Amino acid sequence: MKAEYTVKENRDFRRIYRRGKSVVTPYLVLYCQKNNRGKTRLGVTVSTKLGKAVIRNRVRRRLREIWRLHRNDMHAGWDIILVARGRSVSAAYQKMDKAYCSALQQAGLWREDVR
RNA sequence: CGAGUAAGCCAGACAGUCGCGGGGACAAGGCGAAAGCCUGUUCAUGAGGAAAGUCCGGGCUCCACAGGGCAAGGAUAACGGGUAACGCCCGCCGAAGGCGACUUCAGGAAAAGUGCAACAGAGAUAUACCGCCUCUGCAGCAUCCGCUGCCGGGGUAAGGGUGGAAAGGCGAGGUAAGAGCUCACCCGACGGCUCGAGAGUGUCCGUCGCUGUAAACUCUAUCCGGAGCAACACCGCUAUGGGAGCAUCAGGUUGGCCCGGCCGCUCCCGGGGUGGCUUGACCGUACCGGCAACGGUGCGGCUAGAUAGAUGACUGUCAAAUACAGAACCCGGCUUACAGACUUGCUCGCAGC
RNA sequence: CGGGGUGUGGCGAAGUUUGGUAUCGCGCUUGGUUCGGGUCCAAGAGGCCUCGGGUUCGAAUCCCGACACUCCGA
Repeated sequence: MKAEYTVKENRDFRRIYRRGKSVVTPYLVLYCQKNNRGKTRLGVTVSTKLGKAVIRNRVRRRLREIWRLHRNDMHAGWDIILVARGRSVSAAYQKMDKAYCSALQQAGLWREDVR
């Protein structure tokens, strides 16, 4: 994953948690804040409470795949943080996909003009 | 055919579309003094048998030494071999379990010493409660021998019951009653002899008859300096960073103490890149040596290297795709988790020839 | 990567050093006191001491392995 599309530093995470908007769904929590770079960046949080390394890796890869496929459907220039919740371990991919799309719409990042 | 036992092996495959990591090749553009960086196309490649737990052993790196002494601590434990090394592996011995194939074992020393053994029991490393035998005295009966009871002294370890354990077992002789006190057989320990490379072994000989516990302290033998890739080295940079505290008769210097040598020390805040980083006690295969673990020689091969951390999504076929589970400096083991599929050797039982 | 700690009735703790009887407080149940409740008094129940092996005559305690929770350092 290219470094310019990722949120890396812990202080960035803490800033977005504190200042950004949040949307809660049964499978994930979405935090977002506008940055001044003109590019969309992603950060993923998967807690050790959800499982061991293999389970956490699978959840993270699915969340990143969902983000990648919908990157052109949203407004650019925002930092997105996705936090996985307990149900996302056993959830089907399509349900998580719908949850992410509805969360984008609630946050006001969905670009209606594309569709 | 059924039941069991031991060992080995695999860990979804194939096709298509989109996407990711590092690597090779290609051609063009942009930035730059240059090295090089960014963008594009294409090619092959990309987690495990345990990658896990971090329980042992090593490589590698730095620190302390390249001085000495003492003390303490930790680990291992039959024997022979393998290995870079090991607490691992192989073989073998002994003990325990199983009809058997086979499995399990921290398996040195209790006669160097200290400790502990509750309850029960008379008594727990030594004993005399009941009992058995005997002697003195007294009393009763008898008044010849003696018998019975009581107090006290002595002998005894056969019988009783307790216990995990009671001083080898059983039979005969022996005796006042008894006792390995003596004898035959059996058991165990030690020494000699036989066989074996050794631990050990035995229809052999001799001596002896000793509670258990060392995963209690301990003794004996062998081994161990410390820390870990966030180690460490280099480049750049704030330019030898800033602040606070303690001390200069002290303190520190890798962990305990003493002597010797050397040196001020501790804490907080701030910080990017490259190397280390994958060719190695490596993998495959053939032959040779060895019961085996393993070793030797020849030929062929290169098989992740990330740095907030690369494998995901969808469709189809195979009866089904579902176990445990994600490299993080690298190897050798151990331990633990685990759906299902396959192969081979051996044992026992039943049936048939 | 390295180093510790804890696990005992429903809850919180002692006992582990030096092996032998599992104890204390709160809570629970029953009875008494009261017109009734609380307080108080008396009696009682509730435990394979996280799990699996081993040593021992005997293990919460000693040894080995696992699991869960938790803390510290780089």
